Amino acid sequence: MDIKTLCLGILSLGDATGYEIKKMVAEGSLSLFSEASYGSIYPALGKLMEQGLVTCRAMAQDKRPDKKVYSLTEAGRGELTRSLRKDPDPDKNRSEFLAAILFCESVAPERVTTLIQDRIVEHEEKIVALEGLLAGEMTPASRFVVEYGIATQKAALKFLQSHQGSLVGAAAKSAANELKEVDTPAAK
Amino acid sequence: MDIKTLCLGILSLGDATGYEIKKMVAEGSLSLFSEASYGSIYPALGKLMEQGLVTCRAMAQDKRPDKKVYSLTEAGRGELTRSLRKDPDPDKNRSEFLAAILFCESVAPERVTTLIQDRIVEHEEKIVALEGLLAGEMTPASRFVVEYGIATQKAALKFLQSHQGSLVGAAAKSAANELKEVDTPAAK
DNA sequence: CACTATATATATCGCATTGATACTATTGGA
DNA sequence: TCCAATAGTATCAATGCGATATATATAGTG
Repeated sequence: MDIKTLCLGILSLGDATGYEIKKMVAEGSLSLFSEASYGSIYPALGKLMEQGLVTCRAMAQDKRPDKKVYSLTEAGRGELTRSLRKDPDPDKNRSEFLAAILFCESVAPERVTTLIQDRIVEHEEKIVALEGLLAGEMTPASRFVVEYGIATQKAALKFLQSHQGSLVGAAAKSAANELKEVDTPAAK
Repeated sequence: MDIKTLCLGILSLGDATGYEIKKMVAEGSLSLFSEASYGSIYPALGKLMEQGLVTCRAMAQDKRPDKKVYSLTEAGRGELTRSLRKDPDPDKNRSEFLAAILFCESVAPERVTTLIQDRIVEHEEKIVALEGLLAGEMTPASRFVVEYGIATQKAALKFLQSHQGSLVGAAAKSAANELKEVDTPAAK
């Protein structure tokens, strides 16, 4: 899904400024599955204006620069519906944490331990934050997405808690083997 | 993590060609947390050569274009270790499925049903594929990553199985409300 | 048998997107 | 008092994606 379609979707939930769109993808339920920078949002809104898929009204503000509030047009709603009719592409997940784990032969064994422990804390904090979201007012769809996020976060947390020992043990063993090889190079 | 660092990491697991690197990020355990196109891999390998972080030997092949097998240098290993010393950035997840769910007011209610049911099948297939990976030979780190993937996939699957009804019910209700409003516009 | 798809392999190009930064102004906390 | 955070719009270099080109071999299918 390109940023233009993402903006159409967000505006289908209510009018918003570029700044607010950025906030929504950085926090809230949208952050669970999307991301966008100012460098893509503002040009996207510009193009959507040209295509007549959104309208914009400038709101003068006291001691602040003008706000540009964007709204979805009927044509925009139609375009969004058309986009969502296509089968969704598979998810794309990027994780520097998992990369560090997979490449752990190139890091110190004790580093792996802290890596996993830090990650456990992050998961715990993320779960608390998501559960906090549930306390506020939400649409059924938004609740569904947040609860989905909580479910996967909890699964990851549980996995790390129950498997952290196994990997650290293996890493230590691997390090021991390497030392052995250095000690007796002929053994290889 | 940029593509250059990703290439260093992959080469730390063993020598590879650009084509093989692409295959690894498209399938296998690496596909769980990374992605890269030819348009980024080949330029990355070129830059790493210039920086002396990898070496390359051309292997002539029978009736095939030459293979360029890349290897990590000691400087490359050092650079990788240095990169992994930094705290990993938080995960980035993109999901057109979750987007479609959140924007479901713009799609037909029965579409939501098929969307979720298709997704359930995808999760089931993904789990089988990952469990198939576990049958082969694996490093402890690779096993850890794949089992992590299985755990989160199963959690997502379970969530969808137990919550699919709730959202469809809400969508139908929402559609009913809209119809009511159309029938009696003054009611709003 | 012809035809199409898939696999092996390198490489480039246009376009979308990121991440950083610039600019301005208010509010709140150390 | 000074710094950080919040509220806004906006641009730009560098990065990376997706599609495509080029070659050849093999395997499956009507």
